[in-house]
Amino acid sequence: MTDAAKTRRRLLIDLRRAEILAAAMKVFCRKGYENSRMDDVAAQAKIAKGTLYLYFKSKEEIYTAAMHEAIEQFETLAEERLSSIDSPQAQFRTLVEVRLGFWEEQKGLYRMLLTVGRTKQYGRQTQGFVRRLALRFRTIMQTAIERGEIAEQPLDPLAFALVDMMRGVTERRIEGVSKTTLSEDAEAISHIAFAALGWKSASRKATSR
Amino acid sequence: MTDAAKTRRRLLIDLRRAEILAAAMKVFCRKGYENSRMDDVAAQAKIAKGTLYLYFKSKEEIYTAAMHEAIEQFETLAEERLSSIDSPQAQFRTLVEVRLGFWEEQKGLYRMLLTVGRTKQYGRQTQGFVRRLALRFRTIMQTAIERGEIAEQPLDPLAFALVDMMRGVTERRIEGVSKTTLSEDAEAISHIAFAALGWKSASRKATSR
Amino acid sequence: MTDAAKTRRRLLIDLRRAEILAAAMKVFCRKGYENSRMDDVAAQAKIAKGTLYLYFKSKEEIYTAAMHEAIEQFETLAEERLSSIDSPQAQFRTLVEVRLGFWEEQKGLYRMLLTVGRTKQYGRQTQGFVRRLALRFRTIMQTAIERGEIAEQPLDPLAFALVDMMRGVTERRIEGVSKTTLSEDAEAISHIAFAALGWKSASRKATSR
Amino acid sequence: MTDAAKTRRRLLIDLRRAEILAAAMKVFCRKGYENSRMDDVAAQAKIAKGTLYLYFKSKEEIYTAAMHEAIEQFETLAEERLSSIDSPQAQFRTLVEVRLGFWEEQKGLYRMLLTVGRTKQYGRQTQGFVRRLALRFRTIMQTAIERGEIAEQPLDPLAFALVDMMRGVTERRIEGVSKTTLSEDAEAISHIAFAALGWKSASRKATSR
DNA sequence: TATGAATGAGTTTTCATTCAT
DNA sequence: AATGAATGAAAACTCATTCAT
Repeated sequence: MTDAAKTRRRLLIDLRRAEILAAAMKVFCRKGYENSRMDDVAAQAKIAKGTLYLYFKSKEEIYTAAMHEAIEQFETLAEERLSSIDSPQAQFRTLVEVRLGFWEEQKGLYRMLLTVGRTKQYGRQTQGFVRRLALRFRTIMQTAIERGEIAEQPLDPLAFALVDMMRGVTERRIEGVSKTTLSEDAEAISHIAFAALGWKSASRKATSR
Repeated sequence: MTDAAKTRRRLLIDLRRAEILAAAMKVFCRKGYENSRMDDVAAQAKIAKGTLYLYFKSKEEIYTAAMHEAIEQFETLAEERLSSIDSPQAQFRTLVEVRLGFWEEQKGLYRMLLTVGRTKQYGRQTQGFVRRLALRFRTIMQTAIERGEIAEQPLDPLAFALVDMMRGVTERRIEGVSKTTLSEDAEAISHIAFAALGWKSASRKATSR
Repeated sequence: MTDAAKTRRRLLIDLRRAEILAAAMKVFCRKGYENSRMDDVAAQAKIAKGTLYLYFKSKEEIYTAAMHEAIEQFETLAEERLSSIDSPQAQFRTLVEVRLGFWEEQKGLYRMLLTVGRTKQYGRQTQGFVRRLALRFRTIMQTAIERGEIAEQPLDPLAFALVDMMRGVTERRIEGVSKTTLSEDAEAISHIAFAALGWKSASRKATSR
Repeated sequence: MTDAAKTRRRLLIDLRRAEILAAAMKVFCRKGYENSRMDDVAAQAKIAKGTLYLYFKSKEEIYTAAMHEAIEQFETLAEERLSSIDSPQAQFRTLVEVRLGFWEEQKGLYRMLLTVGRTKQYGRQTQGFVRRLALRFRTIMQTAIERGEIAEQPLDPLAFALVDMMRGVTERRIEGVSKTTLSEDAEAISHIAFAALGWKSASRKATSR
């Protein structure tokens, strides 16, 4: 086989995998992981059940890959959005919003994550995601310290607390319990964080003048 | 049957139920609800599988009962601890500590809750628990407002944020990720909340002098 | 133990057995054999489940004994009724009526018999019952032949046919399908038999004049 | 998929269903419905247990399908045989023979029918079968009345009695109790019916000369 | 003798995975 | 490569029977 052919094949395989993943996510989101059947996934992907196994070793692998994909999407999106922003505080606010907004759109996926995400086997993946997000917040806050916008202080507890608060908000939004807008939620979380950091809010400054 | 005999029987039944519940919780915690077999539970309780069904109608009922039991225990404990405290701030801190401490001791149970707690069917139970805890915090903060310790302000977002933060901390402690002491974690959470509320911490005042 | 004591005990045991049998029959009739639980039987008999096993070896034995009892009751009743009748034709008619009437009152029992009665294990009992009843009819017809009321002819086919017809009628009555009176049914069956035998019906003779 | 392929698949499915049905009937007949295990059926059909469920939703559905199949077969066969006969009396005799002969070949199936056929759920199916057969006899007799071969008279009791007699004969043949030939049994039943109807038997007329 | 709590073999059904075509 | 029919391990729950008290 020529190199070109190899490449072509590789692309086709990736394409198929992506299609399957998309289908699987739809199904998992609608029914939850445990209640999704491989038949459902195959039907959604419009291929035969057996074909699934040509592209993924197992149901679990599909789940893992789907999560991986989603997380990567999120992280790419976040970096994109942050890259054009200079002010740490704006970055902070943006990251909160991106985080809330992303799962808002992927409600189903998030619900799935809740269902399965905490079994030992899947834990690492989720944990890693949480950790990276917390670190991202820490980096932003660190910058603020370096720029003298806020005082030197322990950042980790708050970084994790942020992730926790966002998760809570997301869940309540998904459950349909929340009556607030997404933006209000983002504001509330940021407000708490800024207060804890002693970070004078630019917007507040703006309005106070 | 005499009344005494009836009472005795009732006690024996309760005892058995408690034993089974304890065994079930051990197993559920070790393996997660979905991955626990009724055989496992029976083996752990050192009784025959069929006996389980003399005391509980189904696997699900065991889970529900276990959760109910744990939540009730927690809420009783919390009220007990709070009842002897007058200062809202101290109550606040205590509630945080009780909450963190309780699940620290019930790690396994909590892990189980994480595994199943978010399926539709079980959602209400957990949701109710979260809501009640948030309300309890709000009540405390409300008192502080009434006493003029803090300014009038929206309390709900923070109340829920608190529950979220505590959940996050608990999970990280359970995962073994956390390197901080429970008291430090409680302090950190309280600190964030107090800052957000503009509530001058009594202990800080003390140290600042 | 004295002989008197032994006798007394024996009587007590028989009494208990009868009580249990009565209870079992009630339950079996209501729910069918397969769907009756030993718990139900015990509850109906107002004794503990374990006690059942002091008087009967198994559920099956209870069933067998119950059937035996019912059959014996029927056969005793039939002989009683026939004994005071001289005319073969009247005996014939009476036997048909007793047969239809008996199961009419024991509908439930009969329904039970239908449910289980034809499994290999229980077959003999039922078969014996059917056979004895057929023979009884044959005996009556034989007498009629001897008395010259009807011609010599093969009797067995009709004897069995009679039992079959009565069974069918009984079943239709039990199913609630039948709209005729029991007496009409008895008459219809007898009519068929008499016609087949060339037996001039006394009642018909009476009416024809 | 092409139409041809669809047809082929449909045929294969029907074939499989028929195979399974045949296997199930063998097993059910040997052991009775309640005492047959799905494992047994699968083993008999030489397929895996799970495969059964690709073709039938449940054990019950297999039973129902088997009965339906058998009844339909019988009714088709009966109509075929009757269609070429003109004389009501010959039709009558033929129907008796077909009925006896059919279950003679399907002994096992019949035994199964006896075992389960009278439970509430299955009752209708069997009842319908009995009723239709009785009606068929009535139709034949009605024709004879119209042709003036027999007098006007109530036909229903005899129609049902016929079905009952045939059932009894069938059962005795199945039990191995009967020592007569099938033809003799058919003759005996017909004789009883003809006598009851006052229907001069053509064959008798022939022999009487 | 009477009890009723305990037992555990037995049953249907599901569904991820395999494999012949 | 694609298919989808076949597989069979696994799991919750039942209930006749036993047995310690």
